[in-house]
Amino acid sequence: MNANQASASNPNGPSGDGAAAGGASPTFSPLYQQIKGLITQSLESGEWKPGEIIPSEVELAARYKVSQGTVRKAIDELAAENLLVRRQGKGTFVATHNEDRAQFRFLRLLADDGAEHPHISKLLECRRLRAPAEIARQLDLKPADPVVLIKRLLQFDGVSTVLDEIWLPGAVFRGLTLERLSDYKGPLYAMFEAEFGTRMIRASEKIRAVAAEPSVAELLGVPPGFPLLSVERVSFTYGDRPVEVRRGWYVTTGYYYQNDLS
Amino acid sequence: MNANQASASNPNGPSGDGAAAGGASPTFSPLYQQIKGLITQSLESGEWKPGEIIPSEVELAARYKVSQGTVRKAIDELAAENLLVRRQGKGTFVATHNEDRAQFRFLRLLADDGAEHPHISKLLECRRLRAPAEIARQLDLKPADPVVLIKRLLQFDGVSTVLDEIWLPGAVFRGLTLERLSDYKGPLYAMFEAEFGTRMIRASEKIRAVAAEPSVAELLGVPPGFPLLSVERVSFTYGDRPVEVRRGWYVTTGYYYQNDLS
DNA sequence: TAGTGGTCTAGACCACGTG
DNA sequence: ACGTGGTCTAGACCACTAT
Repeated sequence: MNANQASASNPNGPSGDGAAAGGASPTFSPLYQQIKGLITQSLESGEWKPGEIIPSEVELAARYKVSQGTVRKAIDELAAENLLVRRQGKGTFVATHNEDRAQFRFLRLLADDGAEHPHISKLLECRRLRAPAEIARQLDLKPADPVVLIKRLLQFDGVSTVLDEIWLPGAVFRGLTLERLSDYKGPLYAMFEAEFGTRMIRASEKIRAVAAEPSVAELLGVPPGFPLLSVERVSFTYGDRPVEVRRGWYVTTGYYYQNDLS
Repeated sequence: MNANQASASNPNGPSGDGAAAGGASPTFSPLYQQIKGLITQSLESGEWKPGEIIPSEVELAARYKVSQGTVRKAIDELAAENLLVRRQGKGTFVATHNEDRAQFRFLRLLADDGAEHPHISKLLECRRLRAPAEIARQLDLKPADPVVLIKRLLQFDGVSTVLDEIWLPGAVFRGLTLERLSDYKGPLYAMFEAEFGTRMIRASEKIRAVAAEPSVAELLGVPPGFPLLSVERVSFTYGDRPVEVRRGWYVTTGYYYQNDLS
C-alpha cells in the first residue's frame, strides 16, 4: 500500500480496486475505504475475535503504511456500524452480542411504562430439515438444502409474550442441537458468534398485525384470532450474506415494540 | 471564540459551557461540539432556512475562528443527524422534508413486493380543542392548553390503509385550518417547516397489534376486531422539544412496516 | 509514567459541479 | 478556471486508563 496519495504517484487507490479495468466509470475508492475493507477482512477471518482488542491506531497505520488519521476514519465508520467499539484510554475492541445492551438492538420490546424487562427463553424444539422454498430463497440456499429450525417461547415476567421460529443454514450451524442450546447461557446471537463464528451484523424486519392462528394462539396463551405483531426478520453477517430467517409473533399487551426514526 | 486550543491558552472550551462552575465534573466539551451548537442555533433561528445553502466550510471556519477541519467535524455530525445535507462540488444545504425520499424516513410502509407505492391523503377533519391530559403530557403542555387535532386517511392504490390522528400544540400551529391543509401540496412535515417554521428532527414510535375499534374499522373499511398495527409517535424538533403526537392505525394487508436494525 | 483514543491545526491535493 | 466538499498527511496536545 503506497504512502502518498497526495504527492505525485497515486491518482487512484493504492491497492487493487476489486475488478476488471476498462472503460467503465472510474470507481474511485478512497484509501480509508480500502483500509476499512482490510480491517473487515481481519474481523471476518477471525484474526481478531469478538470481545478482543485490536491493534492500536498507530500500529495499524504502520501495518497499512498510511497515516493514523486514515485508519482513524476507517475505524470511525466501523464503530458507527457497530462492528467495533472504541474505549478511550483502553483501545478498540471487536463488538460482541454478549455484553452491554447489544441485546436491545435486536429485541426492542419494552413494558408499557417504558422499562426494559428481563425475559427467559423456553426452547420448544430444534430440528434439522430441508429448506422450504421461501426460506431457501431468503437464506440464498438451494431449495431442499439442509436447514435448522428452532422454535422457542420468550416469557416476560412469567408471561408468554414472543413465539419465534428461527431458520438457520444447516451447513453453517453444523452440530447445533437442542441440548447445546439449552446449555448455553446468554443471548442466542452471542452463542452463534462464539460457537459458530457467525456474527449478526444487521437485520431487516417486516412488521405486520395479524390474527393469531390456533396453534400459535395456544402456545402464547391467547384466544385464536387475537391480534399479534408479526415480525419477519432476515439477519445478515459480513458481506451482507443472509444467515438467519426469524418469524416472530409478539403479544403486545403490556408491552410494545419501540422504534426510533432518526 | 479563541483560536488555539492546542497551543497554550485553552485548557477547556472557548465559549461558555452552559452552567454553574464549581466542584462537579469538569464537563469537558470539544470545540467542534460547540461549533455544532452554534450552527444548530443558526438553523433554529431561521438564519438558514430549509432547502437553502449554508456558508462554505472555509467561511464558517473564519467566522468561528477555528480550522476548517473543526467545522468539518461539526457539519459531519449534523449531516449524520439529517439536519444538513452535503453535496460535493455544490455546498452544504439545510435538510428539508420536501425533496428526496425524506418521506420514507417517517412512513415506512412498503407493498408486499417491497416496492414503495405512492399514496394520497384524505383529510377528515381539523379541529381546535383543549388538550386531553395524556396528550398534554406528551406534548409537554399544561392540561387544557389549546391543541389542533387533524384526522386523515391515507390511501395506497385507492385502498384506505392508514388512519391518523395528529395532535399539535395550538400555540405553535396558530392559523392552521382544514382549508390550508387541503391547499398545500406535498408532505405534512414539509408544510409544517415551510409555514410554521417547525421542523421535525426525530421521532419515537410505540408499535402494537390491536383489534380495530368499530369507528376505526368503518373508516378503514375492515370488519371490527380486524388486526391493525397501532403506531403511536411523538415527534421532536430542535432541542428535543415534542411538537407532535400521532396515533396511527395501519391495515397491513398487502403492505408492511419496514424496519432496519443496524 | 506510558499507552490509548480524542481533538485541533495547517497545508496539500483530488473529485465534483459550475461557469 | 474556480469554488465546493472530500481525502490524506504530519505533528501537537488533551483526556482517560492502566501500571
